[in-house]
Amino acid sequence: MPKNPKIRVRFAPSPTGLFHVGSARTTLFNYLFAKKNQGSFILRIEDTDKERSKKEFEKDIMDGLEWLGLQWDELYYQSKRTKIYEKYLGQLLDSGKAYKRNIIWFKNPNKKVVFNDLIRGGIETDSSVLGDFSLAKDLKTPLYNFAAVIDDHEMKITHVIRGEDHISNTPKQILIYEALGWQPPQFAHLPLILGPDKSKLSKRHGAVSLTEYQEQGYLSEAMVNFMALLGWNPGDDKEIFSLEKLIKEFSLEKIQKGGAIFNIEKLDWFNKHYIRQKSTDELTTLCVPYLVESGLIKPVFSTKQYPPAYGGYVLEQKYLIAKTKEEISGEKLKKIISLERERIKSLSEVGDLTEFFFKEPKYKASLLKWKDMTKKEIVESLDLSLSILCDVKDGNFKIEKLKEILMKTAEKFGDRGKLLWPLRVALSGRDKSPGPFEIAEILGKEKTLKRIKKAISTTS
RNA sequence: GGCGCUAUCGUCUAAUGGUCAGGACAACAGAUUUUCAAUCUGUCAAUCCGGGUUCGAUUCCCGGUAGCGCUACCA
Repeated sequence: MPKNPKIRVRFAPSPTGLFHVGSARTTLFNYLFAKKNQGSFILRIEDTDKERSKKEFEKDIMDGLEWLGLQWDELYYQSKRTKIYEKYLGQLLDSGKAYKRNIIWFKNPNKKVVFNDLIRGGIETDSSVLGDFSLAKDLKTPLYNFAAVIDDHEMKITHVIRGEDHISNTPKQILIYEALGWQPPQFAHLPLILGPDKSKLSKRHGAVSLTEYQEQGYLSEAMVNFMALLGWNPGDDKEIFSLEKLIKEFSLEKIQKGGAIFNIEKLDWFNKHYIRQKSTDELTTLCVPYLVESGLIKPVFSTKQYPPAYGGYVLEQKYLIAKTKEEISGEKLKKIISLERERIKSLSEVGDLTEFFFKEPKYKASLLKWKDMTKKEIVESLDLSLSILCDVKDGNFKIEKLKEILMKTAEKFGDRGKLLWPLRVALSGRDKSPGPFEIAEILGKEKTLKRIKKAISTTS
């Protein structure tokens, strides 16, 4: 054994389901540990269960890793390594350390097995309580505990970092290492991610696959940051960590022993934080698919012809407002997104939040009422807004200008809400929204006036 | 049941043989705002229980208790 063997860790999922956030966090910790120590991070697909393993799940796992930014250095499939397992199975059988009785069993030497867990310290088990255990269904069909040992050894894995639910497999695996005359790797068992009832996070608690969180509009940065702090901390009060910073600060010693409840509110907080960090361009690009999905806008493709010297044809993409079929410019989309940026918890909310920019809102007439205004006062207020805005030239329909002139009038009411609330509701149809000036600019003069008139007619 | 692991605010956690047991999220209140959001200020809130060791334990030891995990010809 070299004195300082290069650190090698692995993430070994079985592709029998969507990529679970618990697995994702295990992967993250493996990756961080590897990168922190200039080691290798190996992805090993444990697809020995032919019935349950599916290519689609394998793809889901790989897509998830890519999304999180956890690039693997080497990739293996257990299904392609049967010859290797067969060889060692033969060896164990020949030496009498395994035997067949329908399937291949490991002959338990019944002894005390002790190992030093890097997170928990010494763990001792009396292996006689385990009995003989299964290694393989036959020479060509290895089972988990056996295949994992062979691969970890063959792949020169130095540290096995996995979930706490594997603690009870460890003594079995150590016995196999010993039977083969091999040195076991170091083990580190991570605390589990728990649901609100403190049991292992599972489907009955809600979304558990990484893909679901991605679809709901959680940012990869938020997910990474959140998962890292679930069971690990840097030892000080810092909470915001990019993947790079995590690599720098990570250490196994700072990992918690007890399980951690998956706290969606904290995730939301991280997500809000990272959403606010995004440039308007990036955020708009991220949000557009959600607007399309909500049926608010529609992408259209057209080919534009250029002289051959300029490349001939170019595919152009534009967006139409679904309801009116008007084209909406990228600039306008960006304005809408940046207006809602502070309000978005996850990207999937963007459709609901911005709906009124793309179609006339429906709302109860009573919503137009500010405090104890009478119908007459509401109509007067809206009439006033209407006449002020009528006089604004198209070119002046900008936030600053609108704010300047409307505020002047609003002040005269003493209570600004008497002018601004009915106006804002007329434009947005909502009790909560950005301000009327911002909305008016994006809507433009024509639509703004139309909505005010409609509000007046529904009130009177 | 057996074996194993774990135990600090509601949640994620910090700390140490001596601290007013710290921070963050959430909650609540106030300021600000036409509303919401954001922002700022503040409030509430924890060492599972019982023994020991010690001048002193949340921390070390023992015993309970509770929770969780595993207990497959799944991984």
